[in-house]
Amino acid sequence: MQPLNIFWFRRDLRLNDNCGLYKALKESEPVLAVFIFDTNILSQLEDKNDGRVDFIHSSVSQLKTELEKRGSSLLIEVGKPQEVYQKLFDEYNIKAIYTNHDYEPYAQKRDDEIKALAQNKGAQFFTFKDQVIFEKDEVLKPNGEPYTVYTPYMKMWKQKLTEKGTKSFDTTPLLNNFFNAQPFALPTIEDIGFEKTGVTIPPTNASIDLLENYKQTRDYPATKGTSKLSVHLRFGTISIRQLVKKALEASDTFLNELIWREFYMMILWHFPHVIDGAFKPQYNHIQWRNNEQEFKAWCEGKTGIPIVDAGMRELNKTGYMHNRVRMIVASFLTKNLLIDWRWGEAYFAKKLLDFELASNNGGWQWAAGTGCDAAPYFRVFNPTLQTQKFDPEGKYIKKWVPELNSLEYPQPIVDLSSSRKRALQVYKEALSDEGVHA
DNA sequence: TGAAATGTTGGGGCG
DNA sequence: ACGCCCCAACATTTC
Repeated sequence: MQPLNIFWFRRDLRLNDNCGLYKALKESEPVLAVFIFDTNILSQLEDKNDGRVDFIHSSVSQLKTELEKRGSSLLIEVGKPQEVYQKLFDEYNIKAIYTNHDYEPYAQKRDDEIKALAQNKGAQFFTFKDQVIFEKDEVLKPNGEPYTVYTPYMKMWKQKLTEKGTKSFDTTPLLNNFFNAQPFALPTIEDIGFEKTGVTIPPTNASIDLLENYKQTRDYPATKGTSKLSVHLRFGTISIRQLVKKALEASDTFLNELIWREFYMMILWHFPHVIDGAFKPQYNHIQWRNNEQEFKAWCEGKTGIPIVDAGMRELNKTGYMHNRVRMIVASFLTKNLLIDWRWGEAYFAKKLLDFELASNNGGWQWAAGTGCDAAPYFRVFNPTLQTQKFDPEGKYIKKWVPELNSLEYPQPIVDLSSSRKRALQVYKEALSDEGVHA
């Protein structure tokens, strides 16, 4: 049987500028490209109408077409990676598996298992840095400890990038050393237990052009000011190196957003307790009210606070929410409603197309004031003032809450002023008595 | 990447 | 002309 190497696509659904793929193609063995719909992950998704699965499915289908133009194909499997590889080792003469680093706890465990399996079969398992510029241990304080404050991290990150230069970001031509194969079957989205959602994905080129004015326009949810590139970054349909090159030319503010992403990935790695608790443990004593009905109203965009409802409806309808509005709805949930930030985090995890564990967790802890380098707890957003500042003509609100001026629109579920005072009180108590009443 | 409460200043109305 | 008061505008402090 002809020896070959596998390249395993996961969060890097592109041929161009894909580090692990390029490494694999340089070897003498031909490369068989593989994608697995991982049922360990898919079975966790309650809603079978999930835009992310749809997005992955169409990206994978596109990859397959591109590979078929090159006389190869993409082998698409559905199942648990462990079992899939067990089968592939029986079917093919696999010398090595190439893939890109994946950092989240589940991914680490999965890759450890596959590596062990490969070694068991006398094959090798190689992984490469691809989805970030600097990994968890590449930007550290001079004493070798991880940063816990963004600004000094960001400065060091930029310094490291200057030292490194961006020459290494230039892409080389894709070698055509793919395994010669007839087209493999493409499972339909129904085959993997999901539905078509009609998800719309913003084109990357138009988004990149917006970066010129990013700083001026990004805070105004009614204008096309944000990049909407997050979903492409999430699934690797765009390369971080290309994006950083663009950011260096076009917008330092946007570059800072990319650095926030790596900051939170670094935090998650070094401080895994943030996954289910506050970064600062004293904030684990907050007496959340956790009113189920108020939570439901928040989820559905029926709080009676127009900017909050607009944001939640945008999320529910499109799988996306403008970043300024994410901060507003998060402040409202955690402070005005005193609902546990983890509830909001979990809801975003279900709904956001661009959901990324580290950034979502970091963002929620920032808003709740529980995180590293978070907003201080007494910083409570006033939705009315935020609307005056960032949606003064009410365009964004009208788009998502058309019944605003009719009788159908509900009264606010809380009074903004008194709920703000209540939040200050509850947070203060949690921090002063360390939760002795808990 | 906040907002409210409190403090300070200075112009103008007015006796 | 002068002092007093009011209050808007701005600054600082507090949460």
